[in-house]
Amino acid sequence: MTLLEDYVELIADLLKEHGEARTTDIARILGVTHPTATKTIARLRREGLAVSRPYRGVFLTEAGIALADRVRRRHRLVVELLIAVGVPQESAEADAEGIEHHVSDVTLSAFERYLKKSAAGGRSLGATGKP
Amino acid sequence: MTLLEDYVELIADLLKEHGEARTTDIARILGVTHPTATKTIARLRREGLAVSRPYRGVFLTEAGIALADRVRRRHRLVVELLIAVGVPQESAEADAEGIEHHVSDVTLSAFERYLKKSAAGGRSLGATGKP
DNA sequence: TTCGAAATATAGCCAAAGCTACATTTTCGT
DNA sequence: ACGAAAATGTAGCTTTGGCTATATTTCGAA
Repeated sequence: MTLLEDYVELIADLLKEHGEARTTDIARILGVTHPTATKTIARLRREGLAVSRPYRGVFLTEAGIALADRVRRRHRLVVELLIAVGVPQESAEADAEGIEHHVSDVTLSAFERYLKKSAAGGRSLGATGKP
Repeated sequence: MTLLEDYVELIADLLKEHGEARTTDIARILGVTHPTATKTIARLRREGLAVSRPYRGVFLTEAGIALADRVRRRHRLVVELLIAVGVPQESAEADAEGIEHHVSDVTLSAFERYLKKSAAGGRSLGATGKP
């Protein structure tokens, strides 16, 4: 189940890296068929997060860009937190995709504090690089 | 969006505490209307996780009980992990409800290891009781 | 330049999870 | 014992997120 947030995040990435976000690429990367992507993009438009013209790719509105930024930051923090407590990178990346949508602001702040402390001097816990 | 796993977990709780699991209670606790609960219970039956007779409550099959155990354990670990990294208990409980369904076995094992280490001697990180 | 392949769109289907409205069965109080 | 209230069930609608099949548009290569 792929959520609007994932689409927005991916579209932002594609726009930054390639200057355009094409329906087919979005579908392929998210692992859905292109009609599914098309339908969701229509919903993004309806909700004021993106604009698109037929056969001309997708672009984000201000609201879409703002959402993408928030989502990306949250995603990054979740992955880092998971790695910091010892989750293998691969699992961290994979699980974060599902987890991130359920992390509240309060929890996110806690993650941030933890990572800061952890970076500062917490050497006895989590992933140390040594088994 | 309430998943099968949540129903199974709740039904197990109700059965343990009250000896019965009634549709109305399930609906009320999960915050959905009773037709929604009824429909999901039908799905539990279809998938071999529960049995029920009209007007006579719901019971879990062996498979249902096994699932409930796994879900409960995972839920507990997720809450404990969140608290261990400094998430306030209330947020931990609330967010765990959504997060737990996306935690893989690998990640869960990592949580377990972290909590063990943390309990053993990791005193410098996470919730210490002191701000 | 034009034609075929690739990209995109559209139509229509499905299941899940939610709802309201209505029907039926139990249960409980008098 | 009976009738009303509570519990449960059923019907049918909605949205979301999938799908396949089919139509259309764009684009690149001959």
